[in-house]
Amino acid sequence: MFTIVYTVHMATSPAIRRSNQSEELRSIILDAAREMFVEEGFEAFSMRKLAARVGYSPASIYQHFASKDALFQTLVQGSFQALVEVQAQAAANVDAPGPVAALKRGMHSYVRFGLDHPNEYRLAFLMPASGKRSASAEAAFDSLRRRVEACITAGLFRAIDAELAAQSLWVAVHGVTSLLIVKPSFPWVEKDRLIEQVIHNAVQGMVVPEI
Amino acid sequence: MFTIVYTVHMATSPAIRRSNQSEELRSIILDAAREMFVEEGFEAFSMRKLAARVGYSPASIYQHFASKDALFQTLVQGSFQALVEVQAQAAANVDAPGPVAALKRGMHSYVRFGLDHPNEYRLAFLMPASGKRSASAEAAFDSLRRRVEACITAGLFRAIDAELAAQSLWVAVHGVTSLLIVKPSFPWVEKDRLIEQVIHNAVQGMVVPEI
Amino acid sequence: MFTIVYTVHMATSPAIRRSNQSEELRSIILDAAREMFVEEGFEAFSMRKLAARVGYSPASIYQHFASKDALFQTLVQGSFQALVEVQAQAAANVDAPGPVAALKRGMHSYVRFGLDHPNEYRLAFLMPASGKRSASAEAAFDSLRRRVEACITAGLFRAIDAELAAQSLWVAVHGVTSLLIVKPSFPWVEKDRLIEQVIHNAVQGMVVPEI
Amino acid sequence: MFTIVYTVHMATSPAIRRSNQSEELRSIILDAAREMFVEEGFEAFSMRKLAARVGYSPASIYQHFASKDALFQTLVQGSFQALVEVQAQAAANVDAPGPVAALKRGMHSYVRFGLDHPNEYRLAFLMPASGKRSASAEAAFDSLRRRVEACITAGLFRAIDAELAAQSLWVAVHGVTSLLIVKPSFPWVEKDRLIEQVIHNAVQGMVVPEI
DNA sequence: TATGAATGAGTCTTCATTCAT
DNA sequence: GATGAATGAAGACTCATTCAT
Repeated sequence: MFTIVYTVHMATSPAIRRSNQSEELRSIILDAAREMFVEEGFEAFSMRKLAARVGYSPASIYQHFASKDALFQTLVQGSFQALVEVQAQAAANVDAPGPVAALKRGMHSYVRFGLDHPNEYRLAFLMPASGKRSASAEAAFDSLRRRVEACITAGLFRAIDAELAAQSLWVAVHGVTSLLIVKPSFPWVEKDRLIEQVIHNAVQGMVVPEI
Repeated sequence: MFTIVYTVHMATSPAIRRSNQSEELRSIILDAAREMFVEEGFEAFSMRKLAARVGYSPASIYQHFASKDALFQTLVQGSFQALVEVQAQAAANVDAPGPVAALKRGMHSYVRFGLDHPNEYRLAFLMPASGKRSASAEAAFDSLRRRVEACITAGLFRAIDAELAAQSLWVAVHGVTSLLIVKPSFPWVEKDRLIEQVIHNAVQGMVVPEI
Repeated sequence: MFTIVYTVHMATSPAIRRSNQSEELRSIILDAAREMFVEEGFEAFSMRKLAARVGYSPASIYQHFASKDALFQTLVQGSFQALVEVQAQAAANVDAPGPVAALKRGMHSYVRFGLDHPNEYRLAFLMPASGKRSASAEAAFDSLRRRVEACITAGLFRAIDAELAAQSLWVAVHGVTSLLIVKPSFPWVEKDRLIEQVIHNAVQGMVVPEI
Repeated sequence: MFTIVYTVHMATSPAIRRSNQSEELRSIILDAAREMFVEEGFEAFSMRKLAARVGYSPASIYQHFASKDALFQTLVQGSFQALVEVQAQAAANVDAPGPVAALKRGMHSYVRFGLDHPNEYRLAFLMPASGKRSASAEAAFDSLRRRVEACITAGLFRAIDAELAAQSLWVAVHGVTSLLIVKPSFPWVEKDRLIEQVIHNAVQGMVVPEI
């Protein structure tokens, strides 16, 4: 068992703040925007409502974000970042018996993150805006790739193309996560069993057959 | 090798048409709407633009579809229907060496459909409106389940829960399909290899280990 | 005690019908329109909904009524006509002890008609369209005037201007009727007492003081 | 003789205005809206036309009134308020020989207000939206009731139910006012005579008969 | 006689955004 | 740094009406 700590404000620059106040409003805006998505969904979002929610004027938002799109991008980056963090934490957790188990645990944490933060996951992986290439998006995938490489190095995975392997695993976890999010009313079997099965299948396809 | 014939207007009533002039406009509207999604995405869609595109007044659209939502639903239903058709055709194709091969072929046709009609797939499986339960949505999944059952019956799959197996396969094909659609600019490995790998892994996880 | 019979289709020409069918639809339309007002009020009325209600196409309405306004006028005329009828019936009722009692009874029937058919009364006396002069509107007032004249002739009313007297009575009954209709949620005293009082006051103001 | 001063913007909060620029537009909008009703009637009113009239964009209207309905309510309240004011002023005028004369004068001022501001009166007493109970609506009636009570206290009116008496007077003045407004083209006798007669009758019905 | 098809004009309303203060 | 005021553009949708058939 392990706990995922999801820290929200990754996106704010790590540099020393000159003006705390200004950065603070920026944070408040981002928080509120994220909450609006989480609570009311994408369609209900608007700059006006956001402004009303944070108690500032619409014009004030524009002093911190050039446009709705820019705010949006920041939000998406934040979601990727959060996903990266989650996976990093899962990796740091060292009580796993080996690289394959570590990989699986990372995959589980990925799915759990998505199910726990469906609107963030939507933001990051299901919406048009998420289509643009971004460093963070690929960072979210990198951790997976590194673990796959570890498995190959350890001789536990077949020495196929590491990239192919990693992508096929990513695609699998994304499959469960997104479908469970988008079709909540489908008569799914017990979710944990489904997730376990999917991850198991995806990983098992890569392991060196024991002779 | 087989060809996928994607017939668009399944949804129109089978009754004899008195005036196909009217049905024609209906078709034109649906086609145009579909194209608008394809070309400009969901956000850019509006009844007004749609009307302009088909060269009719906005009011004319409303003679064929009671509301934006209704038009939308018709479109989504059509997409599911199309997917069901595609799978039915893949099944009808009988030159497969056995149930597992048939299953795999069905899965390939699913992915291909999605990649060939990305916006229809989006409509059906990635958008909020697609979250509602619908007969057609589940029909699209049924063909997959039936094939899985065939494999179990034939003793080729482990006798685990057929529903679990089918869902885990669905989730896998959805994973590739959707991620390839949503992240077209990601540096994917060669797509066919990835697809093949994902399907292979998912299916292999179910087969009875050969002794 | 007496019963008010409110006959609806006064407006259709009394001439022999050449085509029953055509006149029939005209009647159906008028009935439906009247009902729409009665049930849903003025704001909710539209030619389209009317057409839907009678089961014909909107265009069909226009073969019987040149425009919404024309239909409207016909409706208003009908309401006046109905009011005239009601008063005629009250007059025909001969068990009254004299012209003043007959007058009062007519006034009561006027108020009752309004309260029983609030939307018709609205149509006739409260809406902009009702402002235009019309023979029927004045006919509705004529019966009142004739009774007042009867009272003067009988020496029961002061020999003031009959027109002034009649108008002041009309204005009184209209006052109760319309205010009760328009302000249904006002904390009125018991309605019958109020009506009785108003009519009593208005009439009493005209009678020759007994010495 | 006395003059009725009709002050329009009673409804604006008595708090000190920081920027009267904003309040000014609000006033301009209300004035224009009132005029639109006056000149073109209720049916012709629209937020768009209103915006065009005041020379601002439709969106600007919405910065001052949340909706058409809200604007409407404000207008109606204003009309009631104005009526209350008018009656208060008539009361303040002290050259009347007694409570009955004061009452009559109040009634005259009521009628005059209606005839001088027909569309405001319409707004307040003839339109569907005016049907809702409202404090102001009842305040407009209260002054009448107080005067009636004064007459009863002074032993000049029969000691009947004061509420009934007041309502029957209200109903009478409303009757003249509204019918003169709604049927301007009816061949009325000289208006002042009619008004005088109606008020006289209504009041006379209440007075203690002199022995 | 009845209507299917079509529309121009209009409805209320919300939006992202700007800019002078 | 914050905002009140303002807006152009667009949103979905409804309406009364016409006209060829």
